[in-house]
Amino acid sequence: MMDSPEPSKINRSSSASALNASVNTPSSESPQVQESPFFRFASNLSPMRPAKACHVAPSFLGLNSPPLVFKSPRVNCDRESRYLERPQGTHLSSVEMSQSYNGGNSLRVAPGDSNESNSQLPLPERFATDTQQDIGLRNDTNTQSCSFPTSVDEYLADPGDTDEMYSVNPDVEQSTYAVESEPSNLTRTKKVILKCNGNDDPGDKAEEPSPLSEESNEIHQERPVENPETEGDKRVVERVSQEHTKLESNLAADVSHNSLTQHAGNGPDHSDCAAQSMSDPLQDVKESKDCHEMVSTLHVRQENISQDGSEASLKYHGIRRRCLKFGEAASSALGSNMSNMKLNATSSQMHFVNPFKPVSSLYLQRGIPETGSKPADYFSPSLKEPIALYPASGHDKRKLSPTDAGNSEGLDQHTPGKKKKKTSSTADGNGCKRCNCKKSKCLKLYCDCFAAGVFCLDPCSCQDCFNKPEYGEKVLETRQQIESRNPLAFAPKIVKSATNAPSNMEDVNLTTPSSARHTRGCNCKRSMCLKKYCECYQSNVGCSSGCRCEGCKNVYGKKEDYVAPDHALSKERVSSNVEKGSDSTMLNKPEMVASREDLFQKEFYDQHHLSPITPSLQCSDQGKDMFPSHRSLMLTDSCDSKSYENVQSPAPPCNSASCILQLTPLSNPDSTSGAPSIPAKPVGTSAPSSRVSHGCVRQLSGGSLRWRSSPVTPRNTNLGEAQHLQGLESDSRLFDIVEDETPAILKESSTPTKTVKANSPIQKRVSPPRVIGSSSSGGLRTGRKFILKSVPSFPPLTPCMDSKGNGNEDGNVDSGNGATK
DNA sequence: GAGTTTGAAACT
DNA sequence: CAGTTTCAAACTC
Repeated sequence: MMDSPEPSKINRSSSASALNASVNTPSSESPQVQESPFFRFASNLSPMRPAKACHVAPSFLGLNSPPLVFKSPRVNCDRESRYLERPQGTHLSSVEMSQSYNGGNSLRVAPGDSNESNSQLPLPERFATDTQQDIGLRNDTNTQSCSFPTSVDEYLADPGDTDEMYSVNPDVEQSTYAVESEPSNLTRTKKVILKCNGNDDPGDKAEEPSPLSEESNEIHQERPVENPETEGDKRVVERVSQEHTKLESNLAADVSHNSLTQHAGNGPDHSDCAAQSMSDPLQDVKESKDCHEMVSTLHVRQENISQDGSEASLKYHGIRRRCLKFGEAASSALGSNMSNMKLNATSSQMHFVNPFKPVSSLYLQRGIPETGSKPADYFSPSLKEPIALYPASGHDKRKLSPTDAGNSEGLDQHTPGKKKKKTSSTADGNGCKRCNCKKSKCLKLYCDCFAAGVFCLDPCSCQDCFNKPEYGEKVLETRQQIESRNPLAFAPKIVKSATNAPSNMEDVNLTTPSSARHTRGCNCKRSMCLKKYCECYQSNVGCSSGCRCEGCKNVYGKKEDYVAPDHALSKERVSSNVEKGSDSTMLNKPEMVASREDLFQKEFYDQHHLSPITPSLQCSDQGKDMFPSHRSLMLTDSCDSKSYENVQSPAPPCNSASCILQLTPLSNPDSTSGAPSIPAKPVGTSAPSSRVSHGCVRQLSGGSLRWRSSPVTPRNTNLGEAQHLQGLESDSRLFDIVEDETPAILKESSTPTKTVKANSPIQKRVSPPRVIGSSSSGGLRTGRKFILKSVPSFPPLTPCMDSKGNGNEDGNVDSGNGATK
């Protein structure tokens, strides 16, 4: 039927019909409405029947878009994003196939549809018919499931939606098929709408099938026209296409038909369908079943529904999706500016990740279902802030390591080794990392998950794992213990240093910022820093003076070649730093007196700090909050404001996350350095000076600055700043973390800085971690001291992806932390 | 996939 | 702080 009709006409009709539908709403179908002059007029305008048009309309996302806004933008967004993300090729083909069946409809579908096709994919899988299409689709299914919901809201809100989506699809199909029964279409759309709106009513579930069946019926009907033989395959295809269309259509339809939704009545739909489709009931039934199954399996919707639409299930799904997305995002992000890009592209994701969300959410993101308070408890609520989406923990080293991140994508490339194998093992395709702990119970830093501040998930192969929500208390306790030993234990290990990039760096196409350095440095004896055994190498950063490696041949920068950034900035400082002995370079030494430059810088940073920010910080309260994710160091400003540095964790993928982190104000570099400095040794752990030093080093990476700035204030330019900025710019890495030279600030602070100082800047201890705000502030305030609070590490938000993060490589910026040892 | 190597983390 | 042990990833075969 559809063949002949010019697409254009159809479109028109569709649009027109849509309008009608919206206007008429439920009643539109009613005879009265039809009779209305307007209706007639509209009908006359296009040869197409309104009903059809309606259906068609959905197919066109663009057209529908407006309505979508009203309806459930989320869905659209998600899907769209999804579409974008996913490989569509196969699907498209399938879709097209289906379309072809449909006739002229195919034309419409095509472009935008690819997306749809993707969404649909799952269904086909479920159907699991043997058709090739199915196969092709399957590949995507995983991704889909993961990608699905972009936002938590969606999950929550739409648990049913997904189903609806499917259910809706029928409408779409109809649209394609639509020619015949208008009413049916409307009803269907109504159903869809209902579902969407309706939340999860169990009843809906029951209903859902019907729509599908109906759709299927319709499809069948049409199919018959073509080839009975191929019908099976076609069905699959159609379903897919339908789903795609449905999704789109749903949105549009929903909007337009919301009124109709009331009608929701299943009966009508079925009746309509029946009427419309002459197809055999049997087929319908089967299809409906299939549809249901598919939905349930893929989307879990059913589960949700079954559970009364419990959010949990949804969330869970959402999580999965997130992981995938993150991975995707990460991958995508890797290259470029991720932050922005991703944000935009994956806005949906961003939603999920909302930095401000409680930690629990973070976990969720990671894929962990919220267990409730535990996770939240575990990670202090304060986290809200920007925890990095990334996995920040420096520990991630391996996982997080850029390479890994890379796994997620391109980054790996950088790593010569490549070895993705592992990465693959460690990270699922999505980029989510997973551990394989056997004896540590995932409560030690050996465990990447734990180190990253995230709970272990299914993908993990760990044994006797206690890093689960159920054991939240234990996890926290353990974390605290570890932090007590080393406040920076969960801090990012890689920090960007503004200055020097190793000469080598250039040679290597590194994604990582040249300036980035491992806060503690490596201790390689045999790997020559050319294998992932080396944390520096793994993070795609050059070795620095802080490293104790032997025979360093790190392609990203040899230890020997390393020039401490600080030095560059101010040598005075360096001298001061020297104190520590550790070569660590300046960074560490908070103590040092700050040179004027430093001071300037400090101010500069301060300004940054001023920027709003940081939500996260607060967390610290106890000092030990665990916020795994990013290990940013918190510094408290005398003033109150806490600033922290962020360290980004490598988590790359989540650029967004990184962004978030940065949002937090940095404490001034100083602070950062301060952090280390802060750490007054007392607390202190003994961190090797050298290591510390690295951390301390400031590095202001431009990147970090940026981040900061972004969130907040623009700021100033001080001389020092300028310098820093330059450095930063050079780096231009999103990830970069700024480091500061704490010293300056600390120094500045007339007061106490010293008190604050820590030995190794990096490391540890902020002395009193604690109270960050308050306490520190008090004493500190006077001077602007920055104390490192505890450096809570933030959980990587992004759970998964991050880890590897590509971004990381770049991203690895950690703020200084480092300090663990 | 099993076994080895490696270096960080943890422990003494 | 140094040395040793433990651990899990990285790597090799």
